Amino acid sequence: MPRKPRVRSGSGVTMHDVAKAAGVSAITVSRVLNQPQQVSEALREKVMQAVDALAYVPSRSASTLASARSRTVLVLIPSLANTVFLETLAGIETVLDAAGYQMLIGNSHYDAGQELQLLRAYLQHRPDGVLITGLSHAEPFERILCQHALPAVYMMDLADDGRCCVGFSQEEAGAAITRHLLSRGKRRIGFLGAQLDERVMKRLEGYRAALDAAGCRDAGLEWLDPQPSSMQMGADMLDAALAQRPDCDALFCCNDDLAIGALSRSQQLGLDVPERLAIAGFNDLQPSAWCTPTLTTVATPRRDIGVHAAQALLKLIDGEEPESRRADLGFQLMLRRSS
Amino acid sequence: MPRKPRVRSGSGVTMHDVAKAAGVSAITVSRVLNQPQQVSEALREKVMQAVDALAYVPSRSASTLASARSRTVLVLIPSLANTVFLETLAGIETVLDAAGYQMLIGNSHYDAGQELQLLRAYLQHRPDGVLITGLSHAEPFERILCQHALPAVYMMDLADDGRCCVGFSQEEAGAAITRHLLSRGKRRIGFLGAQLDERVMKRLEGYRAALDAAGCRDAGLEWLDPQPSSMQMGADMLDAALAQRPDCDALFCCNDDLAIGALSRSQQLGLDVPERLAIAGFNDLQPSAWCTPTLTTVATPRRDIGVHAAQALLKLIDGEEPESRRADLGFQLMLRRSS
DNA sequence: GTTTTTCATGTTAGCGCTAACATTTCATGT
DNA sequence: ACATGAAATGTTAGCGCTAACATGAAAAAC
Repeated sequence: MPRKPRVRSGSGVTMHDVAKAAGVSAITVSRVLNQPQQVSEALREKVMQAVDALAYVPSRSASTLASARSRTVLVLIPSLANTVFLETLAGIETVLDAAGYQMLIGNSHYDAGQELQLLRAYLQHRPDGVLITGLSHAEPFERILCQHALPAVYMMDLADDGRCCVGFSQEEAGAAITRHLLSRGKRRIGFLGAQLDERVMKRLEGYRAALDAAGCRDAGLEWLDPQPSSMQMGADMLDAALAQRPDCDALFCCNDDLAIGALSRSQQLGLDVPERLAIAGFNDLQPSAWCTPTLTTVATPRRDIGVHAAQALLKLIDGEEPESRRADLGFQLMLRRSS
Repeated sequence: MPRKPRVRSGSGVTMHDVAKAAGVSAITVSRVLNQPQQVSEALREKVMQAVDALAYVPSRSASTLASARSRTVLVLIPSLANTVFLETLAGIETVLDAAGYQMLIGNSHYDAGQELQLLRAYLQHRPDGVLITGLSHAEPFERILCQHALPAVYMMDLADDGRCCVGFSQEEAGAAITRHLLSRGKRRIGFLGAQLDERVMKRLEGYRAALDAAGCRDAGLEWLDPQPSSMQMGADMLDAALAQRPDCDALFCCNDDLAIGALSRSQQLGLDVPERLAIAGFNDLQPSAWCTPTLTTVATPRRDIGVHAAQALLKLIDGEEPESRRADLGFQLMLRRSS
């Protein structure tokens, strides 16, 4: 008794069906689809006709299994709710798309443990490379990358240990915007921080360094909350800050959400911005140019970071060296009414 | 001469290696990982130890190929830059994650042709099902789904043709917010529309229906632009609208970006909102509760749509019937200062 | 005209896993 | 004691594709 045939995936048309229809061998079909220049014009055409006629869709799983290349890249980001990472994704997408790669998006929710689990889970897909947000990760993270010989590019910040990275100095950016507030004559400059991820902490370091240099650092002017940031939280933090330190004359908020919340609240309170209180944000999101008063902030090249990081990763995957293993894309102060 | 061995993917540890280390057959390892209740406690433990010791990561490709199930779902959305779809994704993610499914995200950039290409490209991964934004698609789209016997759930809107869908009536929502403006005594209510996707056009239909019912529809009060919407565009469209029709006394903007831009511009112009001009948006994004004056808008249950749609899809994949093939999750008017 | 090289195509085997069937083990009923 | 069936484990084959090698035909070199 013959055994029951297995179910087939997809519409059931395989490369062999195409080959039979075109009167060639399977490998020829494979070559027409993957290295067309290796096949003569005549056969190429015949095969393509058969592909169209049968509506053949090749199976990525079979291809990955046979070739040990998945043409897939894993992208690890901390949040899908933050425009910053979405614009980075958009940049990555354009490059990968053009190269025939697909991206797997792993959202770690700002949690190093979850990030590690994501990496493990997505390794099942045998990605050819990984794009990673941030430099510091849970313990066995780097070791796993190493074991699997996975090319990796780190995004958003700059590493000093030889890891391939594309970004800008979060610390320098934090220092720069703080110096701007100093240049406006402010001396009791506060810091509002939420989420408290790696990048926020570095901006905080930059803020501290700038104030130390100016001799007016005051630890009592830092307000930090590990919760995710939101406009509501910015408003609440402003209330708390003014209650504790009514002498505060400027605020550097670790991102624009917080800053817009604080700005909005100070408008409600009738505070004179920027005279009584200057406010600066970080990232230059769309609403920052539109709120009243318009928000001073730091524009970050997140889309370009995505593009450059993806390009560098593709080079690494192909065994080449990227143009630079440490690409500093800089940042730009956007000086507006709120300061 | 023996032929050169092939390269291996990943770290090179296979299920057979684990099986040998644990002193069992490969299929037992497979069962420990996939149907653990079928294996005795003792063996299960021995196998798990071997898995950990060797840091074994199963290959999804091999599994997909052998079982004709990819445990993967394709999600088609029109944009990654729009919070609305991201929150939908977040809802989908929670459900799929819990069920051990992974999602492939396809971004069509609001282009039906690109959407079709995405579907074709992602079919290579043999997804077990598809979550689709919107009801109308390029020609062979539905046929392809059919050919591949792909379970599909449509999101954001309600179909009348038996397709499984989760959403709310865009048309009814557009009508409801328009009736609200009418109830505020407005009679020359304009419509600002951008992007002009399917959902915007249905909101427009609802707006027209409500005005027809009240006997004050005026085709000269509709301003439509196929470009992607932005705050800038909202501001520009407000200028154009007031220049053409200074008698306009209310505006329904097809989304909050446009509305905030228009609101901001009318503040700059010193217009009295809502007395001289009432403004309403759509979606209830975060800034809408924070701009001045706060924005009247329609809150949409996008996260829940994601959750429900994913749940329904999982049922369809398992060959069961979802609770409802047409889940109406409703919407909510958020009445604020701008009206 | 013969050898060498190049190019186009084919044959074979195997990537790592799981469905289907086969076998063994052991508890249960009679 | 033995049949009966359920539970646990194993054997075999094959999912659909491509790397490696093999072959044949045409072009280039001598």
